[in-house]
Amino acid sequence: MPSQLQAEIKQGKPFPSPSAEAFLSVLRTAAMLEHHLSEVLKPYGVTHTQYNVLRILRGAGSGGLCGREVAERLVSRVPDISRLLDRMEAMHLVERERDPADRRNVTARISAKGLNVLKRATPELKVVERTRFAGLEPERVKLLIEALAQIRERR
Amino acid sequence: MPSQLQAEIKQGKPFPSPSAEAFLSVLRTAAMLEHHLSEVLKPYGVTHTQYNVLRILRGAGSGGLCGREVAERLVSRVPDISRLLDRMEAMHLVERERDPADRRNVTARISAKGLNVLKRATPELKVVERTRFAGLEPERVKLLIEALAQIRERR
DNA sequence: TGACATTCCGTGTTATAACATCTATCGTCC
DNA sequence: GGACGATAGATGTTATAACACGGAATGTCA
Repeated sequence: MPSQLQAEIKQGKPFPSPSAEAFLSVLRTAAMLEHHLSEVLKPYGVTHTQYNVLRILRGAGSGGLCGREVAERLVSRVPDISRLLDRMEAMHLVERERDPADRRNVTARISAKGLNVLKRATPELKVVERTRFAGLEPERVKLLIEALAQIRERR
Repeated sequence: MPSQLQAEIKQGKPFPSPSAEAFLSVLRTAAMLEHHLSEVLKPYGVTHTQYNVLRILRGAGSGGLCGREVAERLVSRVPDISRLLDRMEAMHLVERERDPADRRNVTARISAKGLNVLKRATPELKVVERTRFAGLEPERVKLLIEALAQIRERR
């Protein structure tokens, strides 16, 4: 029986190895989740990267974080954090201020508008999470998390 | 004990639910794998999307595929298949020809140069796959594939 | 056969990603 | 305190993604 993924991408031949299939499975699943996420966030006018930044800055509290620190905490590496924050500042989602103590740093903080976006979007995103993982037993979710962590460790 | 992912993205608070952690785990793992893939492909002058197209077209054989069919088979949805193939044609990785039977379709086929890229890059990519999944027992890989398939089914 | 919807591509436009390079600021060491 | 390297951002540039729209070819049905 051909695998589900094989059918999804209309691939004629079976995968040469379980690793090859697992590799593509991770990529395809992430692409679907990101797309789903983007759809949900669209009405709020933010991309999933921007949403991620908002969550990071909310977590940082009133102290805020400098650009480098935000970049470190992002799910996927973004080399161009300056302009990402530029855009978010132009949208009034964040506020920035040059750190008086170390003038190389620019501290970013989430704005009231940014907090509002998070507040409105979060319940809907929780539904997405719950829906996606509803079919999996808790033990399977735990195994999934562990397996993915192992994959990230290797290089 | 804080989870590994929590430490990776320097998140202060623990995840509110296993689903939330699993969700981000998939996204982060895929981002790392894609980045790794891009690094390996860079010397060959192709992006991972282009590499994906080459594999699809090789799988299609001499009959080739029209743009829509290529798009359907891609791991992640690409709305702009025309220009993706434009670029690959300009790089002489693929050849295109309007289908005489149905002149709406443009059939794309992999070129000798495209085949050559695949031939040279594939062994290195197999090493990446094997390395990443080497720490996982076969049974765990199987469970991972199944879990991801279940996540993709739900919406 | 002629209106009409549908399919598949191409194109215009904007936003973002990716990469390299440049500038300002700071720490260190003599 | 001045040279030096290191760090954080900013900026220029190119390539690509994302979205919307338009046009050609085809199928359908009266």
